[in-house]
Amino acid sequence: MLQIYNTLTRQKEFFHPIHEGHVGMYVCGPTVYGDAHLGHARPAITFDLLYRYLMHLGYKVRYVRNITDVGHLEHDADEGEDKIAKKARLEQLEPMEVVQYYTNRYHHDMEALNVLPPSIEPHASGHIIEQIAFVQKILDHGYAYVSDGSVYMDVEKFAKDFPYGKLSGRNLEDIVTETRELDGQAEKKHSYDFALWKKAAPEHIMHWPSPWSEGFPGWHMECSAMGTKYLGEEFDIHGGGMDLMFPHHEAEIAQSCAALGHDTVHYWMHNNMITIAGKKMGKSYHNFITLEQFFKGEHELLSKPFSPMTIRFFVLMAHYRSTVDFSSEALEAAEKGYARLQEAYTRLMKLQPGAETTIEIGDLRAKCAEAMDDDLNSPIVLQHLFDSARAINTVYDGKASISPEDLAELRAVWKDYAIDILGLRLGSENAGECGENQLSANNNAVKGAIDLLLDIRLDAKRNKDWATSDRIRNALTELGFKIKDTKDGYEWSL
RNA sequence: GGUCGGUUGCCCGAGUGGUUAGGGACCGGUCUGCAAAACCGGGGACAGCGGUUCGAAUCUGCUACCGACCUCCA
Repeated sequence: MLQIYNTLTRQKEFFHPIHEGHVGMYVCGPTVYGDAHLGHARPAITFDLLYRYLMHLGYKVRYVRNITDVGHLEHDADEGEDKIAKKARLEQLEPMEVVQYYTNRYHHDMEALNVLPPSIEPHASGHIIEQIAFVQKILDHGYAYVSDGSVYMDVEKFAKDFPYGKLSGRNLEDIVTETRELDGQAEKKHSYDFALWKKAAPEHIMHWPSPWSEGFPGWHMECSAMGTKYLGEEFDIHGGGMDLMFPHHEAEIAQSCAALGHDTVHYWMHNNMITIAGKKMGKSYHNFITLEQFFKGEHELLSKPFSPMTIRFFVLMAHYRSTVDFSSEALEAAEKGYARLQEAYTRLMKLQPGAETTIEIGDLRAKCAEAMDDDLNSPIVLQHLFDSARAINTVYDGKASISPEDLAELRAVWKDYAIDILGLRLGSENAGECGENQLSANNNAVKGAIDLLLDIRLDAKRNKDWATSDRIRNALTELGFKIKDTKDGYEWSL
């Protein structure tokens, strides 16, 4: 029985969907004004894991992950200019050109990380009408006010009728004393009121007509409008990074509740941050490393390139609610660990069954399920897979045997948990690295040539011609091949 | 300053009040022409000081240090 940690209650809860057999989940996606960095990979992979596991459990899941392409004001630069607009102006492009460019690149990175596309990926810019309607509802219910063409949430009024701050554990008094001075404060009744609709300044290039002004929706409106549009007034899961808890998700709760009169989300889930030297990796800290830089090894902190699967494995090595500290050293360790798993899988596929099972294999499936049920404990699933890898290697070495039934089950569990749920590309057809069975068809010539060389080496070895044998191995090793001798043959990978 | 969270062995990173987490690195052994891989074995840990308990890394109090949020942020 799946348990997930609900930020609202600060404890693990059994997951009960609203509609039997169906799950609706909404996850805050990227603001497409820059390349995705390691921090973006965290929620993408975390909620991909959840999505995959829910489907494995037999749920029909509607997974909505938005693309933020309007809103999100810059607080410092010139009177709240839109990030997308700013980028567009700097790069002399149409705003939607910027959006399309970075959206494409985001998709490309996500595919590399084997993150499944969501069921619906709505753009904020494509839902202006829904957002205006949502703002109107809040106005109609009296929880917002118009001021100089902008619409603000009347937080004080809302807080009298509904609990405000329950997600982030704040109360209004705290917020009063904490809120700093920002632009546009003069138009607001209180500093903690937030914009639902903002009148566009003349230099602002992205704006739409509305009953109140030519402008654009407030920072948090898109998630309320699009979430409820596609998942209903109440839905199961809302996810995102911990840094969005306040004010973004808190504001979203208030907006939705003000418009609809009741809460929307049953389970709030938040992934923790990726840190670098103990500090959060983020745009504001100027310490982020883009995913492309990881894949290409183009960053001073990276000792070498790291494959997308290494990144995915690295993220899954830690529980999603813990911070993960990035270091090149940690990634190299992850890379080796992943290679070990990959090797074990390749061997599992080659294994020949014996008459009976003479090795302890335990109930791998049950253990993995138990770990996943416990708030998506991927590190424990990996632990069990590593234990299983040891058993596989023992059989592969001929030191134990496994029955046909146990072998079939073991293969099925690896398929289910390693490949389908953890989303690791272990199979030969799509592995991140090339092995002897993993080169594509048009590389058959290369494969043949390597095999030929190694056949020659095998002959040399049989003739105890160690000079030739070592020369071939050393030369191939130099070129990046890994050569492993087996009992009466060889294995190689690139 | 407020709110919340963290502090585990050389590194990364799980964890239940009493039983080996796991991975990487390292050391020793087996196998091998030598390597590599694999397998076996090994050392080492729970920030500090109190409290509860038969027993605490795990519960509780305090201290120290670190971080997140409080402003756009995954």
